[in-house]
Amino acid sequence: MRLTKQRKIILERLKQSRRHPTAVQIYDEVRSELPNISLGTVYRNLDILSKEGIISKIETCGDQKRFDGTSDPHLHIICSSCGKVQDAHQEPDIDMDRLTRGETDFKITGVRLELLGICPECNRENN
Amino acid sequence: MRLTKQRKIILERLKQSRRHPTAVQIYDEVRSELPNISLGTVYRNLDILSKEGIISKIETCGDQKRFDGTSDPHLHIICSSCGKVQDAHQEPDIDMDRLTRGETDFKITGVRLELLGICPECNRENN
DNA sequence: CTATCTGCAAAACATTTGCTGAGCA
DNA sequence: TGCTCAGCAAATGTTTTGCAGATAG
Repeated sequence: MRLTKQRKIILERLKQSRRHPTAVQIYDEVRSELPNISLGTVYRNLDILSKEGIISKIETCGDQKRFDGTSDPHLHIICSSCGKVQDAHQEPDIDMDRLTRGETDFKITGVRLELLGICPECNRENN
Repeated sequence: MRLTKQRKIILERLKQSRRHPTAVQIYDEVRSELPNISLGTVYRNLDILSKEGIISKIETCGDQKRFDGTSDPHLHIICSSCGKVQDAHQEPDIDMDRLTRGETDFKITGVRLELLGICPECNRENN
């Protein structure tokens, strides 16, 4: 994998970000430094970087995928109203043994767990 | 809410199905009975029925949304390889109290939990 | 040098929407 | 009969892809 200018800047920006941005948000960010970068390049690089395990695609159920500058798994909280994603403070603690007991046909490889909620901003707006 | 022919058949088919179909799969199913139904109608009805709480949109992270003929929450297993969705045997058992401790800014409303795995068919193919 | 990568544009795909005419209640 | 709904097609939004030229190693 080559370290191109584009790839380097995408990675830098994503690592700096705490907001778990979408591809388009990253694209907008990066364009301030590389005005001619194309959205296709951003998508391609996010895909490669996550396949390499350097970043991760967040398994969120919204319409747009979101990305995380780290690849270590941790719990996310998602705002049901605006889609914002935030890291949670607690570690999940799941009894996988109990949960997978009885699932004899599937080969279980993991769980997907995330908290749902309303973020402070949306909470304020709706009141 | 009116009970049109289209809505009735979509609901019937979905209730009979155990495969948690996508909108297009439902569309294909229903067309055997109503050849002129449009995909837009299927989407509109699935949306209305799930807003009414009669069915549910499954919160899966694939590209296509999937639907469930029941609205009571239960655990799903998802095949990471082909996207198939199946009901799990066990009930999740999460210590929400512990998990939400420290999340003071978000108003937590729920969790999203699903098992990931490889289904028997994909398991066979990849070996 | 050359295999990988970029920018661009078009394609692909899921989903939504505007409109007009049809049909449930 | 009136209001909701269906069918159709076009629009939307996200992501992928083909291609020809650029560039990292």
